[in-house]
Amino acid sequence: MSGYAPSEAARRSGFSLDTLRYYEKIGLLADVERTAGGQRVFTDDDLGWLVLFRCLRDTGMPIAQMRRYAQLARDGEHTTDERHELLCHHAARVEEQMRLLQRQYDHLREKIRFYERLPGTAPGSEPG
Amino acid sequence: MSGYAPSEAARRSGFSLDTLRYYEKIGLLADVERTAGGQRVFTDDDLGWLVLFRCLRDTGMPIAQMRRYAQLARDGEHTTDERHELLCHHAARVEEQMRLLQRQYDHLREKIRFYERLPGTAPGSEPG
DNA sequence: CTCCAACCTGGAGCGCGCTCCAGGTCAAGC
DNA sequence: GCTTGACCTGGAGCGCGCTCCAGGTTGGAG
Repeated sequence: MSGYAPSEAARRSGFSLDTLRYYEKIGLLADVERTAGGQRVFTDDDLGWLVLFRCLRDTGMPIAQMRRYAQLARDGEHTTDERHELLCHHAARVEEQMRLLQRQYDHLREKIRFYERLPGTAPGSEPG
Repeated sequence: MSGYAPSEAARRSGFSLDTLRYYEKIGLLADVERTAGGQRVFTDDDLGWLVLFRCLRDTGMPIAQMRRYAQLARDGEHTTDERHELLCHHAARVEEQMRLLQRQYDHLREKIRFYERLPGTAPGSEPG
């Protein structure tokens, strides 16, 4: 069940080995288990965190904020309000990000339509 | 009509003065006009390009690719096919980006709902 | 027991996209 | 004519998020 070698954790999470070590080094992942010889052993729990980190990273949360979130979670249950708030603020930023992306995507599509209406080559309109 | 001082161009485009200079230095903006004394004068045309650059930048196109596009446009009308293709490929990447963002946003929302269903504090499920 | 691939550490390096700086020039208003 | 703020240049520096490296250790297969 639990207990994955580094390479396996990398494969399952989609993060590189170096990134997993980096995340531990900066305190995103804490208390990763080790074998007697010092090699990492990742648990299902660690993988769960990695799934969350991927979600937050893909939505553009800076690492410093992920660190903060992870630290709050480690601090215990009395931080749930703050964690909730942190995620809500982030969600709002993501919504804004999505709106902007959609808007600019529409511009892009319009630009593309310009090329598709071309044959006959209209004048002017430099950023062709 | 045309003919904007650098600060005005910055204001209108939303790019910083340093960024405008940087864009010219790396060949995104080419042939920016100058006064006799060497100070830049931006045209409506330049501003048009800047709008496009903002669109491409906001949708995540790397600068190298914007450079390529701008160079093609300067090369003349026989490059319209290639420009069209470049934008289409980019649009496809943006669509993928939007799908990913939506998916991860949904995850995030689910996580937030977890906090909102909390009071009573369920056990387990570490990445709280 | 030996081998070798996978792993370890600390720290340097990188790619991107700016951003800042020093030291000097330009030009509009008084 | 003088002042002063906006502008110029080349080049260094930065913040982010990794990524790579050297040199050494571990541990499962044969």
